[in-house]
Formats: sequence, C-alpha cells, structure tokens
Amino acid sequence: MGKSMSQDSGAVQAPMVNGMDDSPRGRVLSAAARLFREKGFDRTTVRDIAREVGIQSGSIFHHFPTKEDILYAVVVEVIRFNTERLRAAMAEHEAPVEKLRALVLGEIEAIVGDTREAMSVLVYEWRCLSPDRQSEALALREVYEQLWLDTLSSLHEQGLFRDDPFIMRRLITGMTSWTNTWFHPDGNLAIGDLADMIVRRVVGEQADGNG
Amino acid sequence: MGKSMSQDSGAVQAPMVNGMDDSPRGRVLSAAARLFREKGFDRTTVRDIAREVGIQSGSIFHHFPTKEDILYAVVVEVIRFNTERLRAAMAEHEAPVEKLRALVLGEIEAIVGDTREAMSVLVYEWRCLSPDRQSEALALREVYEQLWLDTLSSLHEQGLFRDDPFIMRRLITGMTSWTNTWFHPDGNLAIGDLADMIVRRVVGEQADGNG
DNA sequence: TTACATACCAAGCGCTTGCTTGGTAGTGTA
DNA sequence: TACACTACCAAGCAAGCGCTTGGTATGTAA
Repeated sequence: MGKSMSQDSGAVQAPMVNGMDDSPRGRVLSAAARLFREKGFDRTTVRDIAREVGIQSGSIFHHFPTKEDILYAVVVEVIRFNTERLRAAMAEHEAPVEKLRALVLGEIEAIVGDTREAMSVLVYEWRCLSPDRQSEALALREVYEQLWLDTLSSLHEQGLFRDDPFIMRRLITGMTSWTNTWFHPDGNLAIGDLADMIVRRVVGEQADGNG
Repeated sequence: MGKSMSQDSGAVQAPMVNGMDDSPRGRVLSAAARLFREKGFDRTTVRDIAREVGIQSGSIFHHFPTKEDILYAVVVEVIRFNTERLRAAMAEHEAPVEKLRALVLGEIEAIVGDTREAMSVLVYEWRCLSPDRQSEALALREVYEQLWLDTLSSLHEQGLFRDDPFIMRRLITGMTSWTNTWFHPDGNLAIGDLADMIVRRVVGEQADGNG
C-alpha cells in the first residue's frame, strides 16, 4: 500500500488540481486558488481557506508566513506548471502554424481547464502582489512569453501575417484570457474549434483544413 | 455668471473625468473610479476616497448609502456615457466596415482614454457587485452590446467574415479590454493603427486603404 | 529514552474597516 | 423670521481582519 491516503473517497485519479500536489501545502494552495478566483484575494479570508482545507485559521501560518505568500505561491506554481506544459505541447509539432495552434490550444486549456482557478487568479489578482513579487513573477512569466514570441516571429518572417508580432501576442493574450468569462468546455463550441478560430485571427484563412 | 463654480483653478475645459460631472457626488465618483482602478475596490477604503475629495470619511455616506453603491454608480455612469458616445460615433458612418472601425476605435478610446479608470473598474471590480447589481448593470450593458452585434451581423451577412458573430464579439472584447494592461496613447503605436489592426482580425486585409 | 521536526489546535490581540450618530454652517425661499 | 435643504464635521462603535502565541499529538531516528 505504501503511503496510503487516509479518509479519501478512494479516487486514485487526479492527485493534483491547479497543478498543486496533495501535500498539506498543496491542499492550501489549491483551496486558495479556488477561493481567490471565486471571491478575489481581498475578500477571501485565511479563515475561509482554513475552513476549506479543514484546519484552524492559525494553522495556515505554519505553512506560509503571510497571506500574500499564498497568492505568490499560487502564481508561481501555475506559471511553472503551464510553461512546462506549453513547451511540451509545442515540441510535438514542426510547422510554425501548428506550433501556434498548440500554443493557443494549450493556453485556452490552461485558462478554462484544470488550472482555470489559478490562471484566473494570475490575471485578476495580480495587483494584490507587492511590486517586488510582481517583478519576480514577471521574470518567470518571460520564459512563457518567449515561447510565443519565437513562434510568432517565425510566422511573421515566413510572411504568414503582416502585423507586429509583439502587438499580435498582446491581441492573442486578450482573446485567450477573456475566454475565462464566457467559454465553457462542455458547451456547444468545441475547444479545438475555438483555438482554430483564434489561429485564423492571426494567419487568416490559409491555416484551414491542414492536418 | 450664472451658476459659477467657486474655488476652481479657473479651467473651463474638462468639467468631467470618467464621464462624471463636477458636483460633490461626481467628485466622489471620479475619485472612487481612480482609486478603484489603482488599488482595487476592496483595498480602497472610504477614508481613501474621502481624503482624495477633501472631506471626512463619514461625509461619503451623505452621498451614497454604502460603499458598494459608489462602485455601482461608477459602473452605471460609465456604461451610460460610453453607450451614448459609441452610438454617436457609429452614426457618422454608413458602411458596416467603417461602423466596425468606429466601434473598435471608440471602445479602445474608452478603455485607454478619458474613461479608462472607470472602464478598468468595469472589468476588474465587476465581481465586487452583488448578484442583483450585476444583473442590473448587465441589462444596461446589453444596449451597448447590441450596437456591436448588429454591426457584426451585417458584416457576417455580407460575407466579410465567416465565423460566428457572437464569438467574434467575444474575441474583440478580449483584444480591446486587454489593451488597458499595455497600450499607452502617447507611445509609438497610434491608437488608429491599433484599431485598424483589430479590424483586420475580423475582416482580414480587405479593409485596408479605404478612406 | 531522548531529541527534534511536522502538523496542527484554541484562544485571542491589536488594528482597520464600513458605517452611524448627533450636530453645525451656509444657502434658498416664503 | 422661520423653516427646510444640502453639505459637511468630529467622534466613535461593532465587526472582521491578518497574524501571534503557547501548547499538544504524532512520527522518525540516534
């Protein structure tokens, strides 16, 4: 049996939510991500988080020095997790257009899929971090952004779109991040079709029907 | 002289910021919009707002019953103001593509121009409103959205783009609202060029060079 | 057995918060 | 002169907040 989990519902699947593991620390992070998304950082009290995890509010501070450190940890974990996932998804393709589609699909999946709470926190609770913490997280995020810029620059050099790749990335960020307000994975629109539609905003109709 | 404003710096220009007038109530709203954008609704205290206006914190409640009512008023005012402005901008054009450009330009101007504080609040502090207030504001917002949907539907019927007009509107909303995080009106990129670039995401390159 | 670390509880401190209260000064108007 | 209305002040209350404190139970290893 090894290290069995006591009083669990028996499900072996899904040891992580939002990219967090099942340690006490991970459980706090996952609950925090959920609550931060639902109510915002400021309206979420440490008592709320503690209640969700099933411990006393004071015990939170055994794992994190301050409430802001919880937010920072959520942000760092989700950036790390999704950078790695996006890198892997991209590596499966050769053609820049297909790489772009992998990036778009991966980013949407991060935003509306299993890391949606934490991704939402990344966008909406960003300013709750101190300036120092913002810079540190931004530095981490740069690796992620470089994946995008490399791919977009390739496409641009190949003449697949005309406009500035930097601005284009910002327009894409807008389109994808806004999906968290309206897109539901089990609705009428398939996530792949949405990704295709966004890819078309970049390279036009020439990307259709390939593969 | 009529109704002169006492103790003003003498400037006749710009009687409104964020679409709010210069009444005591309007001054509270304008200060609140600025602070809500800068620090978020929850981190802005009524004492902060009062200090900005130059009155005591308790006096705020002579003008608004609760702090949430201030947020709601900011939201309502900015929706009303920009709906009217957008309608006027649209009415100056006949061709759907030009109407679309007027909408895009108007929305960006609202987001990064004189109503930027209030527009930012609209996006980021939305969830701080009670569900009831959210519905009421949403109903107001629907008039605004209808301007977009009518224009996009026309373009769609004329075959100027293929994809679903409803989804297209959501992608545009993402692109425009995200500009508040990166676009600066006096930077290298002209606001008109940005608008054109976004229009191109919708109707492709066929919109270029007209007018 | 001793020693130390992890994970937690129960209680509560000090501060900030939204909001209330009771009152005052200035203005309009009949 | 009397009344009403708007705009505000000064003081402070009750509740909720992040975080601290001092302690206990359990596991591990010398």
